[in-house]
Amino acid sequence: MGKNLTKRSEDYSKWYNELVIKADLAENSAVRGCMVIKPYGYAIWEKMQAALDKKFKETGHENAYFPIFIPKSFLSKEASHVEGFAKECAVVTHYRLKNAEDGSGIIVDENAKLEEELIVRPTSETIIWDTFKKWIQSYRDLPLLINQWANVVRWEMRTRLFLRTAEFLWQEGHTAHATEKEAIEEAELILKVYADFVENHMAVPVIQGTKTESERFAGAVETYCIEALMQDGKSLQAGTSHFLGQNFAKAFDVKFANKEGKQELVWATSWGVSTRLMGALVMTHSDDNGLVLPPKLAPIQVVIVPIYKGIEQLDAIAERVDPLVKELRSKGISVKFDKRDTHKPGFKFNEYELKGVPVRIAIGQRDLENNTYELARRDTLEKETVSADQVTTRIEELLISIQENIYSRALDYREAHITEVDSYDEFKKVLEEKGGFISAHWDGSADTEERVKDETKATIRCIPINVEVEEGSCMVTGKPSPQRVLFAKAY
RNA sequence: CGGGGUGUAGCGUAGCCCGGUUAUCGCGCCGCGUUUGGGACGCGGAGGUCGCAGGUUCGAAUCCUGCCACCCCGACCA
Repeated sequence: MGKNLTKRSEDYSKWYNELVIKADLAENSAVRGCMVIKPYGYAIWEKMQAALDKKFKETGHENAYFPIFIPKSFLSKEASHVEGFAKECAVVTHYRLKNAEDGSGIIVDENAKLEEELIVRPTSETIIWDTFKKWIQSYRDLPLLINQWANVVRWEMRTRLFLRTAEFLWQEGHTAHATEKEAIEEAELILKVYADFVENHMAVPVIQGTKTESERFAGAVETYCIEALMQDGKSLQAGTSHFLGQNFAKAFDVKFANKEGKQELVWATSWGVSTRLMGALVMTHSDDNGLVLPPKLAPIQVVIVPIYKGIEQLDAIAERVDPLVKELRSKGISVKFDKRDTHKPGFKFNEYELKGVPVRIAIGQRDLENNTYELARRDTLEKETVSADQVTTRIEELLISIQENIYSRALDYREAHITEVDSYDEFKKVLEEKGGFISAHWDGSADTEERVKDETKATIRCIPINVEVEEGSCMVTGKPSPQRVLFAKAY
């Protein structure tokens, strides 16, 4: 492992190697930037899914599944939506292959050309709204609160593991409401759900806010977002929740009969988080020894490494450890007892540190004699020796403590990297020398935003909500500004 | 698509400028033995279209031409 990984974003991939690898599809130059998620990485995603899914259901949402293929014509129904996505879609033109007559291999069967081309979904708004039209007739059918777990494909010009892969896994929620107020409340509710999940499960602090018009989702009236600060001072959009107004209802002609029997257009939201969150997890907590996983999402929460000479000693250790494993598991703690005799303890210590396992138990002759265990916590790398009768309690404490500690560590880092500036010169200086979020006044115009982006590469990450607002004047133009906004360089 | 860079074993690389036995080294892998409280050691072994094609030459990983792929920077990006 190289040193100072935390300061060098280009080396993040070394952490990722425990979780994913880049898909080797080089034969086809077009299919780049796909990733293979390894079992250990996928286990984290499954835990994230489970926690989010529970929250969605608790807030009245239901899961459904819609097709991966979308007729091209669907996509052109919402003008601004297609404007935002059309350029990055994979298109299916044929449905069959055949053997080439000259024996050169498999080729596309020209006779199998599709009447209408299909788009591999970059997001599912269009096909879902086409369906919603059939499901919604009366105010009694509302609200319609649907979520889908799926994969989507976006043919990005440049990809990056986790943060911008060509294919990624996500959940996308799509809801329809009778009133504008209710739809806005839904979008805001989901933002809270996301913030709660990211902060309490992932231990990643986020800033909640709204996007400026230029950063808004294609087709949205308002985009709410959570932004997280990575260790290299760049901001990552961790999740978005959109209030779509009646744009999709209009485009897909989705109306309902209200209590007076009159036809009205429905109000909509959509929202999603993706495997990009795993990137946020890695880039927020990891250190030079490898991953640091929050206990709530770690596939292995406790690993037991035996230190022994000969099979007799291993047997004696196993006899001690087996009841402990059972006890921990009965408390819902995931434990791995690594009995492999092909690797030495030192190798295993490093291996599990690389994997970010929160708590490590080491047990050898010394501990057998003293009736103790050696515990090591991944976040601080501190070791302690505890007696056997206290070990379970201590492990439970450690898991809670690690979860809290890595959150507060990340929060401290972020708070130390939010800088208020009042002049454009100061802004450029802080951006260059310190990075992180810069809180500054902005006149609200897209021109000013664009100018700052062109000159500094920093964008407005969000207009924070739930904060005290302070009036001032734009750092660039001096025009009045209703509140400070957060700028940063972003992924 | 513009600018820069790189392709040598599963991974990471030396060699290329200045052509010359059997292509270097480390990790990993296989076998045997000794080891095991922080990435073990010894001995033995397997593994290569030097990105692809063509050319120059007695001789090419090395020089020339063309092509391909990948990486970085831009353009693009809920």
